[in-house]
Amino acid sequence: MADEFFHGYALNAVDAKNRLSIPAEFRDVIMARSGTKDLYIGPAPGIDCLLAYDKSHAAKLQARLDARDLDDDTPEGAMRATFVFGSATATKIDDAGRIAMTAGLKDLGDISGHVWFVAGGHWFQMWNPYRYLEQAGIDPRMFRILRREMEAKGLPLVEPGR
Amino acid sequence: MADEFFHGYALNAVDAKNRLSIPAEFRDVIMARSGTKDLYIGPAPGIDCLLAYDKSHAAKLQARLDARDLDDDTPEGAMRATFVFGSATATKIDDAGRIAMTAGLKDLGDISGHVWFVAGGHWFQMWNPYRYLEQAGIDPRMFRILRREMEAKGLPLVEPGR
DNA sequence: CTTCAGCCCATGATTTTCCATTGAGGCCCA
DNA sequence: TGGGCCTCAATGGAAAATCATGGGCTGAAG
Repeated sequence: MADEFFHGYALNAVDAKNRLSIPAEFRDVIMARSGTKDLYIGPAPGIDCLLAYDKSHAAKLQARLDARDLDDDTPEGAMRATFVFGSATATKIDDAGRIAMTAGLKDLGDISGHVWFVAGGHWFQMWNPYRYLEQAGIDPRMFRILRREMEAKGLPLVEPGR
Repeated sequence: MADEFFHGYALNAVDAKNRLSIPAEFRDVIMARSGTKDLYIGPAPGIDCLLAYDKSHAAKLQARLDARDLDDDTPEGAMRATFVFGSATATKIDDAGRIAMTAGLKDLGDISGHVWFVAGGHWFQMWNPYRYLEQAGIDPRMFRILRREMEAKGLPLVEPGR
């Protein structure tokens, strides 16, 4: 049976046409959780990476906003709604298991070349691998895993041109 | 991607005949939510932009006002009703996906040239991009994205003649 | 007349779709 | 236990579809 939570990690490449394969394991979870191939991607509040979630999680976010009802009417409520929905991009996973990385998404996640996927249960993160390696407070074992993946794909361990 | 929530953003141009393309993604959501091509556009309470919503959300706004009128028929309530409905314009998306930006709408939203669309779940905002850049409290990452979009369309980053 | 909204068609650029290739890993069987 | 299939995920490339936008034509309204 398909899993209800995102688990694990992966390192995939963005191609010349800005397409990116979502890890097969994650795709299965997305289908199991939401019944759709829709994937929403936005900034992760306070963290230097992208946050990705399926439709069921998106609905939960909207429900949370709706619970405060009339809040839409106030500038603060509207601001909160546009932060959640305006900065997130709706994407659809195609038949080959890929999404289109728009210029805005690449910019938002400081992404170019490769994406490091890290699961977080109800959602997962998408990192520029070099940003991830600079991050403090992550279990060193994860760094080691990522480094091994990078080597396997021929990625330099030190970011070029920085 | 027939989604029930508005997601994302876009920067489109108003042409010489005052026509404006509604982003295709938003058009799909409008159809999915309301089954019509009707779009209602009015002032956003307390924010320097236009608020746009489909028929299903318009009905919800009306219901909300109705509920208020029953127990609270204050001058402020009436003011609010005329503000929300009196100054809102009903538009219809044409076969090319465009609406007509009347002089009244352009005036209300301080719009000329280009429109910055920002989604908010049940509705979306339409901004003069320069007004958006002046706005406080917005995630700086959104500013960066807008600036990139403006550059991509050859818009000067500083408003001409101001 | 002349201005403007509503249509229809044109077009260049981008995006999506479809099909092909590659390569890693699992599995079976000798 | 090792070698040869088989499957499937990730990736590459070309073709087809879509999008935003421009322009012309035609009535209706002023």
